[in-house]
Amino acid sequence: METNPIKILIADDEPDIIEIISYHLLKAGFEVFTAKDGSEAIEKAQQHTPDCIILDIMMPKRNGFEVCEYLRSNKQFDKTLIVLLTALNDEASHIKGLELGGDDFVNKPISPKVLLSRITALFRRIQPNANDNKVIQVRDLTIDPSQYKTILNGVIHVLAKKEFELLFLLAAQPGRVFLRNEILSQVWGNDVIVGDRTIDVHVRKIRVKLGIECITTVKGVGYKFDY
Amino acid sequence: METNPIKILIADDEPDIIEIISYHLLKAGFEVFTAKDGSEAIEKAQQHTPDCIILDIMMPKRNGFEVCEYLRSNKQFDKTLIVLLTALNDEASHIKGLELGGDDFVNKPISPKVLLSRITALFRRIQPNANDNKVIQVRDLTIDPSQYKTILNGVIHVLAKKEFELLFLLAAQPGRVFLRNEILSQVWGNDVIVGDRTIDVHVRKIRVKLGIECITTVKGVGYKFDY
DNA sequence: GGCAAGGTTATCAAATTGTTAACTAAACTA
DNA sequence: TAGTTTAGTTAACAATTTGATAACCTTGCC
Repeated sequence: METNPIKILIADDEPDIIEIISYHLLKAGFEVFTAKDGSEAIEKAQQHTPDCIILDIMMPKRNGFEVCEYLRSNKQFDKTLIVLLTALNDEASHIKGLELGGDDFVNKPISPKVLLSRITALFRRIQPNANDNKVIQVRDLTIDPSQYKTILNGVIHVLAKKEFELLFLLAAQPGRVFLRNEILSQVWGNDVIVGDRTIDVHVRKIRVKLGIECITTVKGVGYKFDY
Repeated sequence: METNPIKILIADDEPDIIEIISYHLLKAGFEVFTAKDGSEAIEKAQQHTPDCIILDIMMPKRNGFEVCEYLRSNKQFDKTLIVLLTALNDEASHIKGLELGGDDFVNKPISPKVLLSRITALFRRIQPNANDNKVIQVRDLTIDPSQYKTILNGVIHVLAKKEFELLFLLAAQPGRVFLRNEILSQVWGNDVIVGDRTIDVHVRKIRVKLGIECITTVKGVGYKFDY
C-alpha cells in the first residue's frame, strides 16, 4: 500500500520558526513543505495534499483561521491534521481555532520536541491500524494482505501488487463506494498521475482473475466491493 | 448507530478541579465518572470503559503516568482517549506523557472551556465514518449516499447518479418543497442549462424504480419528499 | 373547449466504462 | 549484463448507461 513518507506543510511568516521546525520534522523522517503566508499555504496544500499542516495564526495575506476554515470546507483535506500555532495566549483564539476544525492548538514559544511529540500522538491516534495487515474474510473469499494473496474456495489467486491493493482497499469497507479520486490517491498516491483507464483495467484484471462479481461499478461515481 | 452518551472519566485529587470540569462536561452532554486517585481511576476505567479519561499527573496511590501506562498496555482501552493534566509545566513531562500513549497534554491552570474544546476536537477526529451520519432512514426506506444505494423493504434499488442525487436532496428534508430552480442548481449546478421537462423525467424514473409514492408534486411550485 | 401544468414515452446524443492490444518499466534469470 | 518474464500504463475502439429533449398525453380548472 501507499508507503510514501508522511507529508507535513509548515506555514509561518517567520523564517526562523520554519527552519527549526523543519529541521526536527525532517530528522524525524517526515517530508516537509513550507509556506510563508496564508495564500502560499493553500497553494502548497492543494499541490501536495499533506497529511498534516502546521499553521501560524498571524500570517500575511490570509491568517491561520482563514486558511483553516478554507481547508475544512474542502473535502480534499478531510483527513489532514491541522495544528495551529500562535503567540497570542488567549482562550478565545484557542477555542476558535479548534472550532474551525483545528486538531491541535499550540502556544508559542514552541518547543520543537513537544510539537513533534504532539504531532506524533495525533498520527498515532488516527492510524487506522486496526485494518492494516488484517485478513478480510467474506463468505468463501479471503484477502490476506500479509501474504499478498487471495483465496477463493480454497484456490489461491495471485494478484499483482496494484491489483491486490485496489481490491484490499475496496474490500476493507464492503459496500462503500470509492470515488475514482479516492482510489487513485489511496492506491497510486497523490503525486502519481496516471491515465483515466488505468483503474478500469486493474478492476478488469481482478474480475478476470477471481472470476466472480465482487467489484461493482457505480457509473459516474466510482467502484465498490460487493460480495 | 452509537446513541449512548459519551463516557468520560476524570481522575484528580483536587475536588475543586473535578467539580468544575464535571460541571462543564455534564453540561455538554457527556456522562461523567470521577476518581480521586490513580487506583480508583483504574478501577472506574475497568468498570465503565470510558471513551475518554482525563488524568491528573500528580495523584496519590498511582500517578497519571502509571495509570496511562497501565491503560495503554491493556487492549480494553485501545480506543480510549487519554488527556493528561499537570501543574508542572516542563517539557520532559509533556513529552513523556505523550510517549506513554497520552492523546493530549494540558497544563494547569485549566480553562474548562478550552479543555472541552480540545476533547471535542479529539472526538471529532476519531469519528470513524462521517458518512454514516448522512444515511437517511424513513420507515422501510433507506437512502445511503456512501453506498449510492436505496433499500426499500430489504430490496436494493439501483438508481442512476442524477436520480439518486435528486432523491437524496429531497429526502434530506422530508416535507419541504423544493422549487424547480433549487433542484436544478443543487443537482445540475448553476452553469448547466437543461430543459423544463428534465426534472419531471427524473422524478418519474425514481417513482418507477422505487415503486412507491415518495415524491409529491406541488403544482406550480416544485416537488417534495413525502413518505 | 381552451389553457396551464405536469406526466409519459421514445429517441438520440453524450458521458462513462469495458476490452483488448501494444508499449514501457521493473524485476528476475542465466 | 543481456535476455526474459512480469507488472503497469496507455491508447484505441466497442459497448453500455445515462441524460436531455421533443412530442404527445392526461388532468384540473376556468
